[in-house]
Amino acid sequence: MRSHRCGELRAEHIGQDVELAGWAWRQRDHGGLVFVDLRDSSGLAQVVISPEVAGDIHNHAHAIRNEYVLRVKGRVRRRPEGTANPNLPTGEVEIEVHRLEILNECKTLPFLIDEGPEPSENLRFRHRYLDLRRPSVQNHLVARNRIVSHIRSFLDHEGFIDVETPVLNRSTPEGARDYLVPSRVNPGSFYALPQSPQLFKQILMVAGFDRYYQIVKCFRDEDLRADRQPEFTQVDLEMSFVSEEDVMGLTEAMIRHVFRQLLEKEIGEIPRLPFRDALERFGSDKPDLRFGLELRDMADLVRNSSFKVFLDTLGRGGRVKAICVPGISGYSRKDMDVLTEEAQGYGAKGLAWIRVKDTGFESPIAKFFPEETLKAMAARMEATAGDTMLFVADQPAVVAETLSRLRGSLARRLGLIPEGEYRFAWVTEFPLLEWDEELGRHQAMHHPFTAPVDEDLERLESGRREDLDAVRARAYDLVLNGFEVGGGSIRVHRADVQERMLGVLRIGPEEARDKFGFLLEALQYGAPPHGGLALGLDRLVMLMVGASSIRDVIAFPKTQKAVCPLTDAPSRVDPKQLRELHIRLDIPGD
RNA sequence: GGAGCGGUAGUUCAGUUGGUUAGAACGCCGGCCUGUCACGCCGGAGGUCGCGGGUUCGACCCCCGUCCGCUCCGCCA
Repeated sequence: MRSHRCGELRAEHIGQDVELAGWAWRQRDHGGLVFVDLRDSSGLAQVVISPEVAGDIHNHAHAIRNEYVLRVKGRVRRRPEGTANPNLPTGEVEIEVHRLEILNECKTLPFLIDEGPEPSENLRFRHRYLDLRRPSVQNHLVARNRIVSHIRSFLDHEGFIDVETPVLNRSTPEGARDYLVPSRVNPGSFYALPQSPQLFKQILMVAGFDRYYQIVKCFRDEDLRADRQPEFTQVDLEMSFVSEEDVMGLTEAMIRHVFRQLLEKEIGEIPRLPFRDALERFGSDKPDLRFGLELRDMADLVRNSSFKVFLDTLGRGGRVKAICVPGISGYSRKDMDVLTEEAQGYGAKGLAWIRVKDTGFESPIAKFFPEETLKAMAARMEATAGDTMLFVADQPAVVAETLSRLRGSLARRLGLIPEGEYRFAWVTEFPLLEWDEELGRHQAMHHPFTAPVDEDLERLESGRREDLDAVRARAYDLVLNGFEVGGGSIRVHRADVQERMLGVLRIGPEEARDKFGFLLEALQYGAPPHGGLALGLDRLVMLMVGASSIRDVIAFPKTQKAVCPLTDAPSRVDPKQLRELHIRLDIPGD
């Protein structure tokens, strides 16, 4: 149908007869001359239809509308002196049309396929086939493909084997809510879609595959966010006879490879940040390291004051921490009130502040502190004239949450975040377990198959709550610009430790045997030490292309209500289908 | 489940203390135009102001409810 692609035509093609096909991106109809920018996936080419060359074609040319599908035959020629378009790769040439064929017409568009202001996401996704015609959107998927292909070639080269695992699985306890699929041939029984291929990849290690990977869809029936939707893609990998260092080292090499290939960026050594430090310094286990504004503990200095709010908080086991924000000492009292409201929105009871000026300190609470304490505070925060120190006093979790979010929102507002920068970190030494107030027991922070640090094994045995709280996991998260883009661990490879772990989670021997007896059994047949990691591909791609939502890098995304606007999934089904599955609906108010 | 913001022409948005006929830009339709490239010029059509109820002489505007979208909390081993 075509001899060339629109975007590839250059001066070297001048004089050649070519055939092109594509969409009418824009028409400039002068009554006499008609210009059409013809677009295909490679780019744009200007075709010119003039009455002298072909009178009858010229009449048809007036009928061309936006997004008509055209095929043209003609000769490439240099554009006349002074009419070249330096903004187009094909701008030196144009095609003098000898034959024009309208392959298909196009209804009036629901929105402009342009790079101007975007229509609502809902409309874009309902007509995703039009939205995806925009080069900028298409480029996201092109980039995604490149990233995947670099990851594959890297892992293939490293000796990893891609093995497919089942999509119809057993439902397992713990973790996110499962998507369930009823089994017709087993009435009353359900499959669960995988939250990740976790158990299968461990089984593959027992089977001796040594190095496994898969780029695979995972499903979690939880509420959506800008960086979360119910089906998402993981780069899942697992290795045998490895330590944390091996998995992190390999992942780093892979990340380095992908960034070099796609963005021509060098990712240096990725720093390690123990969980505890991350929480202390940034108030978050996925800190954005592109800017400072670190949290500092002020408890010892605050004790030397008469400020009751702080003292009481410390007395109740709370904490007093602060961040130092540069250049906002000019904020008015009203501005500070707005900031305080923001902090309260994050859970804090209030926000205390001290302005640092050439002339001294300004603050409603300054009077409670001796001058040398104020100076010591400023020194600890490395605050200089023009800065403002923001204090939060509360229970530890509230202090961390509030200051972490304040830190992020102020950095964004003040333009402290450098564009185009990628700051990775490994967050390590996570707690193995987390106390769940509601359930009255511990939960696995990562998942129940994560190995404890060897030295902490005794504490796991003890079973006392404080001991269990202190057990560290051999787990690691990969964090990029404030997003968790990956996580993994060294797994339990001994059946006795695994059983102990399940015991701590109050999963009795019977339930354990029922829910994942197959894994416990497999671990008894010479399971090698092993570990691995999963990368969130959608998030990684989102960050690499500079998108602000994973929906921008997913071809057919779902809305916040987990609906696909294109197909209107999910939908009601025919009662016959339900009868076959022995399912009766019981919907309140239906 | 909760909080915030939004829903007005095909699209992106504006809309006066509640007051006659709800506007702009782009798009669309018609006409003119032989060097444009966001072509230009002239003319035109196009509105259930998300939906339902209430207050009022009168509602895009105020109140209540509801639906949808986005962001966040909860949730996300």
